[in-house]
Amino acid sequence: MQSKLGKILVVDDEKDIIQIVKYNLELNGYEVEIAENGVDAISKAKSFKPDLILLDIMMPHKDGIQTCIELRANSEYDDTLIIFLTAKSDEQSEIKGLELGADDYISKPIKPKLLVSRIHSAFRRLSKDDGKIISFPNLEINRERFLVKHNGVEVMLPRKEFELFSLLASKPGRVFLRNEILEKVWGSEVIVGDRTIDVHVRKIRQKLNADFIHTVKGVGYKFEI
Amino acid sequence: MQSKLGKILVVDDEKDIIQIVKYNLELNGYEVEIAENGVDAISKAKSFKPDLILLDIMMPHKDGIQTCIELRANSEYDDTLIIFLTAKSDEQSEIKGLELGADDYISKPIKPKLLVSRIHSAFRRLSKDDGKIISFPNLEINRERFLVKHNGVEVMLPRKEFELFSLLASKPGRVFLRNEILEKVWGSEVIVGDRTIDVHVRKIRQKLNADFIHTVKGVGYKFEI
DNA sequence: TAACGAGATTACGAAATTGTTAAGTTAGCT
DNA sequence: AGCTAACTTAACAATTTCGTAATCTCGTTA
Repeated sequence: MQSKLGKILVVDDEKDIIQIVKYNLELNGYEVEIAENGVDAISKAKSFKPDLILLDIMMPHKDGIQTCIELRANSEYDDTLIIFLTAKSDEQSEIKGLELGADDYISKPIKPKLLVSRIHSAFRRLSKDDGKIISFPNLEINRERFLVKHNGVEVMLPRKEFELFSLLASKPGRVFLRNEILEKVWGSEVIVGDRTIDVHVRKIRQKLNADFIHTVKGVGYKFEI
Repeated sequence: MQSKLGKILVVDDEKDIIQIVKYNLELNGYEVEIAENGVDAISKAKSFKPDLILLDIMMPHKDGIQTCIELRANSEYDDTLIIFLTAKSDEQSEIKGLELGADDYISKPIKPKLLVSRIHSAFRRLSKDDGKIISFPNLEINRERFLVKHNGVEVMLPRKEFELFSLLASKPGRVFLRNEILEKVWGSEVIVGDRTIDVHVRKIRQKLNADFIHTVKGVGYKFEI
């Protein structure tokens, strides 16, 4: 028997769905744990430490959105993938879900092959992510060289700016809360004022003279090309 | 029994082939581990730390090409040889494979003697290649003689300076953190003051009178021509 | 429309980091 | 012991980066 490819926590209130999903994932070499609602999910996540959480949106006892918010607020799950699983083909919630830090979105009814392939590729993305280089069509962020190359021009950013920028760029489209940014770039002990992040963001925008960083009022910032 | 010549990870989805290859390699003094697909290969590579990976191209669960790409993306395997093993006599894939960082290419059906001799010579190349000389257009660093030749002029650097310089030059462009430098040049036990590295850097810059070493404030130093 | 909330800008001083020089230290040689 | 080269350290200068306060801007709300 091959070693497990990864641990997945499946959260859904419908037992039929759980069974189908669990069966297919296990068949493909994943280790699966289940939870029936958000409250349960959070507690199982704590003990099971999954690499990926498949999260239904509509559930009693804390819905998927809320659960996602709470998970993402805890830096312990920074490296945990979250994929929403939902019957709503509602685009609103898709956007909302992804902005909240989910990594993908799969609609019901579930097609096993599709499910497995999406999960495979999510894992692939994750494992690639320790990569030293984040690249986009006209932008490349090289963590090894501490260099940003924009339209062929190399730009040197000072440490904080670089860290902030590469944090945001590490998950394009995902909104980072101001707290989260402070936590990751400045660390939990350091306390800096309210405007500090803004000022750094401004300097980055200025130096790259482009708007890769988008403001989400009242929430935080996100990177998007 | 002689000591092992080297560790080889054999990756193929056909068990017959694995058996033939494994048998022949072990007969010739190599230590062999096996994997049946790309995913498995990557995980085995991590734990087994092979010197050479024999990689089949066509496999389920991540093909050889993809596996090679992922391995080569990780600098941990910079010194690992990769040899493709495939039934395709297709030249396209040969070129593609070699471009991706593979070191050789062996076609099926496998002839044991040929296989072993190709592997022997791959190892021979590797052992030669732990190169004592790092060279650039107008700069040559000879690790064997502790000599740096810049624009034809030989410069003798004292030990620490030489080690520091050749460490940085071993990965041009890559930023070495101050910690990293201390760890590798001075060792983990020795504790030296804050300015020690700077002073050495200064002396190197002075003696070569050129700016191969660039400062990345708040981070470290990097070598760049 | 005035008041308000959130972010954007700016400029500036404090803090952190590196550069430079010169003066110790140490180890090996003669 | 005396000498020398290699290393370290100390002290201070030079730079760069960072954080903050003060002031704007803009959209929203009462």
